[in-house]
Amino acid sequence: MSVYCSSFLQTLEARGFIHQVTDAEALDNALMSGTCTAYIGFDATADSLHVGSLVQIMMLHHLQQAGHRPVVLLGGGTTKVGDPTGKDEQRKLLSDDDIAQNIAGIRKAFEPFLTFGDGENDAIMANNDDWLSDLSYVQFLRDYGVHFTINRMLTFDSVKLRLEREQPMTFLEFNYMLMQAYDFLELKRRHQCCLQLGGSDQWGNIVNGVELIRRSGATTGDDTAAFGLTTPLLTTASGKKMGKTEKGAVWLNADRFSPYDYWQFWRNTDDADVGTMLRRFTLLPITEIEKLEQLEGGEVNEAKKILATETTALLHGRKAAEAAAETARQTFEAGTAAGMDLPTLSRTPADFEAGAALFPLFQELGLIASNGEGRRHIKGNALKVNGVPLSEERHLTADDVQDGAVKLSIGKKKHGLIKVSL
RNA sequence: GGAGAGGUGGCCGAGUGGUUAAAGGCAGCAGACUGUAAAUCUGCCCGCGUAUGCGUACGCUGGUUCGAAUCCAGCCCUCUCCA
Repeated sequence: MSVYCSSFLQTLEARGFIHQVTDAEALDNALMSGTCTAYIGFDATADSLHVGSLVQIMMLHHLQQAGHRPVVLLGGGTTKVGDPTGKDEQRKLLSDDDIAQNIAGIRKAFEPFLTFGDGENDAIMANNDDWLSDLSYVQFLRDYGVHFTINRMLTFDSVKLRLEREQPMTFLEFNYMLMQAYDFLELKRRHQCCLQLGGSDQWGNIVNGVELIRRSGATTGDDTAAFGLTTPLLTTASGKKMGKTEKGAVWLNADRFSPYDYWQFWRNTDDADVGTMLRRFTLLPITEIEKLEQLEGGEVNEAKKILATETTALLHGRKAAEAAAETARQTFEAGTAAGMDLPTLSRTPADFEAGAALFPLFQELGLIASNGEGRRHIKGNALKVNGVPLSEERHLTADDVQDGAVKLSIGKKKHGLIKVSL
């Protein structure tokens, strides 16, 4: 089914990563003829990446597996400018300290997926602050500004949408695309990087880089081979943007989003998305994925469990993934409360003698935010003690302790444990 | 600098003196149904709260009024056209 010869593009194609390519044939040839270097840029707007970035990370992983060299470009410099793509308002400007801290957090997310080092196809981490911050304004404009026309810049969606909606766009943001284009050129010079990957919303920015390399090379005589490839926007079958849950974003760092929650996130994938997700976010062989996709009715749940365990294992390790799977099995299927990965509090039997107030415990477990919210949930029949819905606010007593623990739940999916021991 | 339009809750968007914590939609949370799915129906959805209770809120600051998101003044910001 694939028309590609290189194993990298074949893999991407088979797993649904390809949306647009600038010059597929030439890129395919380049990938066939030796080790290529490719990069993806990541914003430093938060101290952890979330699943939205996982497509890109997986792509770098496949790149390295195919024998090429991935470059992770952290946007220390560009984050100071702020990518206007898809934004109606200017982003808050972050301080240098914030950005440095964010970068430190983001780095961690790549370690499970890529091998870093000095070898031929070892991954590299770069920070565009290294070259952007020292640019001289006039020199930059003379060298690179001449390759951009306002006429063309105004046609890019990131700019056009803002103007159409009559929202302000500052000159600072307007320059973002020059920065990103320049990044590509700089990586080309430093690391012979010839391919930029990204989400479909980055198409405009990527094409700008390809063109800058071409135009700049035409005057300097440098090699001008440069390609761009984008992935389809990650949406669920119902068209929603993926990566948000009731708790907000699904973060990759364990300290912001536990392996158990991460497992649950994947476990709750829509039926219709299971195949797509397996292809993109696990390394299972395609033939096996095709088998899993065939499952119907309630059996899809088996595929979802595999999806959850595989994705969690990639990020947090096999052990954590299996622990999460086991916790889920016990809480959901066996109905017991022994799972290790649930949020847990420790109490002594003495705490229950006089009766322990319930809402503070729910709060401490992170299940509710206030007493008022707790009462509203009682009206909605959502709060449970050991799986039994509460009909009214009451205190916990020693009678509630079963097998040394009390299980508190809100809804069917969110649970917490109070362990009772001396 | 001039003329006009505008700034409402996470977002979109009504509201032009009291019955407005502010219609409606989206997003979110919970319940029912199920398969820890989707769709559908129901409830919740500024914070606290048992509450017909308190606090905070319609760009900012003052004013008019018994009472202001709504009227007035000044300021800030955005958009469009003109210079």
